[in-house]
Amino acid sequence: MDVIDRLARNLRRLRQLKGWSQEEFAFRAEIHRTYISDLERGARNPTITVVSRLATALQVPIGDLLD
Amino acid sequence: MDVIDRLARNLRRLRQLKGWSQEEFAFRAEIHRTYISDLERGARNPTITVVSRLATALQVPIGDLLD
DNA sequence: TTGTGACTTCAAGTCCGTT
DNA sequence: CAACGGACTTGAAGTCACA
Repeated sequence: MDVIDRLARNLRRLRQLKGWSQEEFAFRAEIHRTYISDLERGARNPTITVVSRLATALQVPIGDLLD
Repeated sequence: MDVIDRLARNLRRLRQLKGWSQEEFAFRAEIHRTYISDLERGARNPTITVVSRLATALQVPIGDLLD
């Protein structure tokens, strides 16, 4: 499993753990809702600045999303 | 300090720890020589697939480069 | 509430070189 | 050996309408 799929699974898992919809997550991370959808399906290859915003919104270290 | 600067410092530190030139690092990570130079100077915002290749070459978890 | 195709803008990433 | 510039191609960022 590559890093894009690991990110996808971690995002969905951690978001649901918070009880957030994709829309609420998107708002908190300041990222478009449909982009979150793409990321959770492993359909994008984001830059580290995007991943950093996601990690901040989820309140986890970046490594928790990618390792 | 943002994630790009943290990556820059970690890359240079870990590469030098291995005793590699930028060119040798580039070869091992299958990334262009000039791009490594850019990354170590914090001048680029790489995708996670690139960071993954860098981490693999350095034999460290991705989190060690970004957290 | 989420998935998806389509789209534009701009940066990621490569390759040539010189300092 | 590393910094840096210019020119280039590819692909990410960001958004929308609609299923």
